[in-house]
Amino acid sequence: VTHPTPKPPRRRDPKSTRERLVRSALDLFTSKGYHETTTPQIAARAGVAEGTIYRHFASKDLLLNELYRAGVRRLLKPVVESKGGTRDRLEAIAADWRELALRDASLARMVFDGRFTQLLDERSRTAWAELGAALESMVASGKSAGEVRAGGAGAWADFWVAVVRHVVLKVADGRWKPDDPAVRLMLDGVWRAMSAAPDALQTPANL
Amino acid sequence: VTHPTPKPPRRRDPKSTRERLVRSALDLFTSKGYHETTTPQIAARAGVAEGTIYRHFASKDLLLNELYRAGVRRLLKPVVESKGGTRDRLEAIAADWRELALRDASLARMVFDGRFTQLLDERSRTAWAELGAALESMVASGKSAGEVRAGGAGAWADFWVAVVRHVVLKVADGRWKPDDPAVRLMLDGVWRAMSAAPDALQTPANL
Amino acid sequence: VTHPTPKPPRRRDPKSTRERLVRSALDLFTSKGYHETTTPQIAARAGVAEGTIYRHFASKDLLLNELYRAGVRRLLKPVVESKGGTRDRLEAIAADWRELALRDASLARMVFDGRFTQLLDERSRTAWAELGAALESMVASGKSAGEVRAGGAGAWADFWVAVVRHVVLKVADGRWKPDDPAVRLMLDGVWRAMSAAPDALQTPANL
Amino acid sequence: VTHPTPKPPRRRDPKSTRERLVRSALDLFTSKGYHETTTPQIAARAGVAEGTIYRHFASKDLLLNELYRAGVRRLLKPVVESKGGTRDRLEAIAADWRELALRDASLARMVFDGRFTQLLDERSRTAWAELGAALESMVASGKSAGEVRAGGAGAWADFWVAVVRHVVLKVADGRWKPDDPAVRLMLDGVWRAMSAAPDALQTPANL
DNA sequence: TATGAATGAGTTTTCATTCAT
DNA sequence: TATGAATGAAAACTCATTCAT
Repeated sequence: VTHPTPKPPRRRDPKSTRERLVRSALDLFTSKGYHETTTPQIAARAGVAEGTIYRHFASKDLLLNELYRAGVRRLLKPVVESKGGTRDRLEAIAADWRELALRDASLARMVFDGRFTQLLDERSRTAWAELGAALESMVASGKSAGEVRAGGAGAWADFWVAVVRHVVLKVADGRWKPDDPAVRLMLDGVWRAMSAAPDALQTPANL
Repeated sequence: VTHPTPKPPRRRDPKSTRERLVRSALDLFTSKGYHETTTPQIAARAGVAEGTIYRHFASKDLLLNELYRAGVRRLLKPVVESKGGTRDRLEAIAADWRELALRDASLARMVFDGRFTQLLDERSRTAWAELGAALESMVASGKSAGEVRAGGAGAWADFWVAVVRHVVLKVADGRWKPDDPAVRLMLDGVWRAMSAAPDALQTPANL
Repeated sequence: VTHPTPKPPRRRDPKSTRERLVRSALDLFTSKGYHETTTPQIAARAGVAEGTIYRHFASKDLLLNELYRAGVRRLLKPVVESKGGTRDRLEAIAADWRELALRDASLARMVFDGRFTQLLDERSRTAWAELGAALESMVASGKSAGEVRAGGAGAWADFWVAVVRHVVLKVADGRWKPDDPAVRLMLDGVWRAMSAAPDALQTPANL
Repeated sequence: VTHPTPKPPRRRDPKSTRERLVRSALDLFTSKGYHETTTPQIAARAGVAEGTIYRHFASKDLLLNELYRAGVRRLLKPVVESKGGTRDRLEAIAADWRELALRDASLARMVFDGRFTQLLDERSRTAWAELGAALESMVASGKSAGEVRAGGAGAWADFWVAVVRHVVLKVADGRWKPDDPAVRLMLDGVWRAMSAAPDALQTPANL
């Protein structure tokens, strides 16, 4: 265990160092993949030394999980904040998520890509489950209000997420604009499928 | 330098060796992940020596790609063979895929999991694109026949795949039976969304 | 995780590879210390590649423990095999250990140096404890036979080991010959201390 | 580049800081080992920042050596101060060391453990050699006075130290009380071995 | 065709030390 | 004197791939 005289540290705002690492890792993980990204690459892109990663994150694995949970927390925001009828709320959430996918494609991919699922720890899985539960309870109250068709609220929530996930990833990849006709087609399609109204064609209130 | 007597090769049907390697790798890749699976593990589960893998596949990477393309080929079968109206064909394909997910969960996951996308080579990506194109052209002819609602045929095909993918993965994970109410809910939901008919509730002919 | 084409393996008798690693690690650990010895050094001295270590030992730590236990097993031999009165047996053991220290200084140091104690796992500690127990039971029977003075058999065994340890390390370091007068002085000294006989000066039967 | 306001140094008696570092390092080195102890751990236990260590000690290595030499100096005290016949002096020294082992187990271990030998610099080795020389000259004068049996004075000193080392480490580990029967057994044993008197059973004057 | 010991570049992680504040 | 974020060389360990048998 030899320790040569180390180069003196470049001083920097410590908050910024962490943020740079987060951004660097998020971009690399979501573009190249977790295993394809090495810690030297993360450090280089953040403009810090490799060892600096470990002053902020206990391991590469925990770094991934922190990124993931931050993503889930971000997705939860519009779910909690949205108000009104079920369709309005779902539209608001989808709009928020699409905008997120546009502004921060990496964050959107981190949560929706499914490539990371297996690498997640217990806390991260719980965080994702809580997001799912929030959506399910929203759909459940929509059912009570007679807005959503019969069937398990969980299944309808799943259904909605499966489609919106597809939309978000397309937007994050830059292959669809947030207002692409295909986006509208899909969101209207999901609602038509879920809606209790025989004719669900009318535009939602907040569009 | 002394040379230990090398173990003689265990005699086996050579075709069977390859198949065992395929099965072993498929199961391991889809359960643990590509990077989490080592070549010694693949060999051990197949009951062969490590070096034997390289008699049958040029590299671990190419092994993955062969598995993937075999999966895509398998998925293409019911698309090519199905006959009748668009809804009937979609139902037949979904039924076939669900059954596949039940019988060979690994194969279903290999194609749908999305975890492997990044590791695929050109040929594999093309194979997947061809499956998408076949589905799209099917939906396109459905549109010409007035069965499918206005909108891009590609978008409707995407929509359908996004939902069926969800169903197939649930079945492959054993969390849903192929005839689970949630499965019916989702498949009916997709059709209700796509169908040109104002009331798309009638049961498809082949159910 | 990139894997460049590896150099082809040099074929060697596998038994010899392990033995070379054992010898290399034993010599390095006991001369430089465990932490001061790196895995590249062990491999280089054994004339193999670094990764080869890990085909034979799960970790550097386990390698150390295997060396240690092999040493303890070696020490136990004369304890089990020696016959006769207590003094004769102790002399035979000390003679065997001194000869071992001369022929295989590294092995002797591995067990007696005390530098490794803290790095040992449960099994290794048990192995050492068993050696101690064997010596203690030998002294205990010497006490029953009236050969050894009153006092705890464990304490007398400890006493004997403390002194013989010193002798063995001196011999292993090449600072004392096995028949150095200082060696005789110490061994006679221990016996004089332990012996129940008022005058314990007589030479033991087997010298 | 922004600079966060640096925490002002906690005001403390500067002497106390050094002492706290010494105590912290001594305890950690002797309980966990040198390599197993990190500089952040030493600093944390001393209640100071990592960098502060280097205001007081040039390196971790030099810190160890200072601790060691302080220990040797402490051991030398009773050797220098003891008066009377050889046996009385040896008893006094052993008593002092046992008491030290009880009050400051870490210091006792630092000198006797043997785990640190290899990490010592020239000055430290010299310091230890001087302690040995002092003991040897004491035994030599005992020989001249006819109190100690024939044989090299160095060898008898070695013999005595080998046994007392064992006792001191047992006491430091809390496994033996300073007045444990085993302690008495060993110390009487050493003297019986070394003593020129045919019957060395009489209690020493100072007990 | 089958074997499996050997390879070594590459990976993650550690930690004594520095210096702007 | 004290701080503590940053450094980066070096450590242990991994594993896809080769080839003499």
